Amino acid sequence: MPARYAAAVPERPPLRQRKRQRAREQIVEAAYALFAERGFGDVTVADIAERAEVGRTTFFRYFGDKQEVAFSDEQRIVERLTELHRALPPVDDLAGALAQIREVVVLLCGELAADGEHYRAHERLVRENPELRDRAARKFHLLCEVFRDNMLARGAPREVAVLAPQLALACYRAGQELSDGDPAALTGAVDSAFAQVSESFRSEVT
Amino acid sequence: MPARYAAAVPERPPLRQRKRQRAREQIVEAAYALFAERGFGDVTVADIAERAEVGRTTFFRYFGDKQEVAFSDEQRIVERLTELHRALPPVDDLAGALAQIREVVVLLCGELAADGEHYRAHERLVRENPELRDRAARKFHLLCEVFRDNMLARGAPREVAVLAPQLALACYRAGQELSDGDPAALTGAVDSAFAQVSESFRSEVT
DNA sequence: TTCTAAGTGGTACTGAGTACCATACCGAAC
DNA sequence: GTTCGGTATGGTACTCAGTACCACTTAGAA
Repeated sequence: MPARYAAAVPERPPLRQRKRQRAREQIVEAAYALFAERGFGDVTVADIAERAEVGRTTFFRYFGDKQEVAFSDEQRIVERLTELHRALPPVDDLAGALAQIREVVVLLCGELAADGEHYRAHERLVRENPELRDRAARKFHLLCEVFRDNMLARGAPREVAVLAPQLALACYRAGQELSDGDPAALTGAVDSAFAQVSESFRSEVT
Repeated sequence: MPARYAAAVPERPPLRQRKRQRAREQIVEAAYALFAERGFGDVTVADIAERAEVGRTTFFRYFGDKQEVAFSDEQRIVERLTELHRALPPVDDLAGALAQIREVVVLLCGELAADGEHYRAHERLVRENPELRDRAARKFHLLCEVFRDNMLARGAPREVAVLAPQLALACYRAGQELSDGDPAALTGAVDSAFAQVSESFRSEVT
């Protein structure tokens, strides 16, 4: 293929970038393998670097710390959720806002369950390591802030923009716990948690 | 006072225990002072130990890690909440369960606000340090588990026992965020978050 | 007074995370 | 193809959190 056509082929990022991508994957793979073998606590960053065939220094260029490697595709997920949420029309009442986030979250649960093996490994890792549970919580709260800011930008009242994402998180966590780490059961459990919230209070007669 | 009356005076714990209590307080005080001066990240455990006039080793005998010292009275709070919650009659519907936790949490918010200065310092510390935010999240989730187990032990259905505490946590966090670290506003904000949840869905006409 | 268990502080270690440096290599421009 | 600039790499050396182990002190009971 003549060189002047090269620019017309978008499906070939420069070598630099491909190498970076490759190194990243190697590190993640190495880390997950070692974590599965020995548990998070008994694996050192040096171990991971060695198996991934990179220097210890390089590990920290790709991941801010040891925990971060266990959340390798969290950023992708956040971006996906943000995008989905932004696509929906603005609302300014609590029930409506929650219904919207419900849609988005349930959709994503399905996607997560698609890569069931990875989901299972990740969940197990997080469930068994307090430090990773903490970090997972941070990720979730970051996500809440994204939803909140998105809603605020669309003129939702502050109380709603703050509360709705937190409630959604509660439903997700409950669903996650109730599904016991089974990716196939996740979507259903989460959706039913959302349903419970809406229905419980609607039918309440005081 | 003759020795044989000593046992009849309950208001005097043995010296050992008093010393322990004292050392603990010294460490907490030293830590909070240093954190306020230089920020959590720029204070080493050695610094804290030195100012508290104990050995570095001793610090770790009182607190499992550096973060823990920032949550010095968390255990007391958990015990208090547990006790309050246990005193209430069993319920097995979501709305009822949430109303119960609401009572308990709102009550405690009042108590927290009472020691306003400490609350402010603690909140600020946590808000400004991601590592402490993570740890705070862990504490909250531990608390959720306490509520959950308490409800399960009283025969509540699992979905309710799991979901209700998570929703309550959502309300608390929302209230906390909306009150902007002001202890005086905390109780009101949290209570109104709970109210929103109940009312939003009750009045919903689909 | 004596004995035991609890508490203390010191030393020495591992491992996470950072700063810095010299080297290697991609990619573009000549 | 050669050269050149910026980027990625891996190594060394450091700080600090956290742990294990030690000898020493001291509260409190016998």
